[in-house]
Amino acid sequence: MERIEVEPVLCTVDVALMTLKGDQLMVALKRRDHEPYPDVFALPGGVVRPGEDATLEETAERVLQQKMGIKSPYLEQLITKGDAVRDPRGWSMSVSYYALVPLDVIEKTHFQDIRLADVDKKMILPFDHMRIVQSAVARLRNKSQYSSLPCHLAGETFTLPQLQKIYEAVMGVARNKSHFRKKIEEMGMLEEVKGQSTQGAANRPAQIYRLKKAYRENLAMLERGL
Amino acid sequence: MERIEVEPVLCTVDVALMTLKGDQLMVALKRRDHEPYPDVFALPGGVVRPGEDATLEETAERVLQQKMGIKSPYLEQLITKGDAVRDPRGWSMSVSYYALVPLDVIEKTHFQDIRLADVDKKMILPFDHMRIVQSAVARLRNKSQYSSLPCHLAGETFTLPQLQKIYEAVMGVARNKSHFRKKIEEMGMLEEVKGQSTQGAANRPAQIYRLKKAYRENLAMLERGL
DNA sequence: TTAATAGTGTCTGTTAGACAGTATGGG
DNA sequence: CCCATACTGTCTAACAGACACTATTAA
Repeated sequence: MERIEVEPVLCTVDVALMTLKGDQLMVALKRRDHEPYPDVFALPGGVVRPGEDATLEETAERVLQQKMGIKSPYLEQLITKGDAVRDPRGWSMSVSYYALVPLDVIEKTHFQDIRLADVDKKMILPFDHMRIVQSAVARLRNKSQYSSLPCHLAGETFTLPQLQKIYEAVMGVARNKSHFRKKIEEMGMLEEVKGQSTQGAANRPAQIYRLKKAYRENLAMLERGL
Repeated sequence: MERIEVEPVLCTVDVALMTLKGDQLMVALKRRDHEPYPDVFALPGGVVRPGEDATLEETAERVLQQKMGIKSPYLEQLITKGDAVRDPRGWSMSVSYYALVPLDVIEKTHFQDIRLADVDKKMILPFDHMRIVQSAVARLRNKSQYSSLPCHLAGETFTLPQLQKIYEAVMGVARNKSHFRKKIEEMGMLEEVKGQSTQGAANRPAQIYRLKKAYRENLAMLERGL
């Protein structure tokens, strides 16, 4: 450990991990295991470790992994806040990220003290985590209008009706079916999973799709929105 | 000065100050006056001073003021990068901002060693400043499609033909005149400066407008783009 | 066959944009 | 008068979205 002579700035990373439960957007919270705010549910966060993390993104990935045992294919930086009051320990900077995963990724983890909170219901969170959640939701809803972002809330394969329900749940408004399909086609991010179809239901089976490889970690964009 | 025992992270802020010179988008560079890269032209930047800056935004404002003598009404955070290699002094974080001002604000400053560089021409910049410039230009061009952002490149008052030329210069494509005016009207961010008009030219004078107070530091948005 | 949902097509109102026409200044 | 540029209106093509029609499965 090196000693440096600077005014101290605490550098932390916080992650808003979101998922869809039914048609409700949820954010994953973790019970804190140390000061400040021990035992309080909060966004998973941690201090940047220069010796361990090659980049800030790696800090965010390590936080998700160590606090929740989750690896998210999609992780995007939100905003950085820094001031003297947001952390009781003193002047601090928080670089916030958001991530999207299908519900089962969160349900499968064996990590304890994790819970999901409805982003549209009131909750009390420590630090400025409430503002981060609101930013994450706003960013997600906005980008959903013109990108493939909500696909990361679906599983590896899905049908177009399922995908439309996901878009509608995220944005909170119904979309026109044929128009929605034209727009998805226009983005060109999906490939058919040939031969397969949903089965067992008393109706016509749906074609199954998955994201093309090029769009697993990048977004497809529309010139004009949905 | 307090001594702390943490692995050191150097926290810095860099600002991409942009303006229009004719129809060319320029970024303001300042000759560095200390290590590393002394005498090299770079984005104005500085280290966060917890004792002096109440927030990160204040650091950005202080940097613009102290390096260039400029105060910008519009200042927006771009992105934060942190890794072990971008600064030769070690693991560092750079929070980047971009700002927009009319050309005369930069020309009026008496600060030395400032120059404007065409953002579309090749330039060599230290650290990862080239990436920051590219992000700033991309963000500006993108937001120009659906917001009042380019208004901050105009002076306090301007005519609609002038404003259209600014939008076209920023985005690099011509816009339809009557449609452009409908969209500007739709944003509702302008108010007429009554009685005044451009004069002296051998043609019909144009109505002069200015930004409504509510939009001097905030953006007006369009549901659909221009 | 019916019920249920998938997928496609048709039609209509709205919007983007080309272009022309009118307005208003100076010379 | 003419010229130049500001401003407005008209027309067309493209698009968003409502709605209905066809397709395909299980029972």
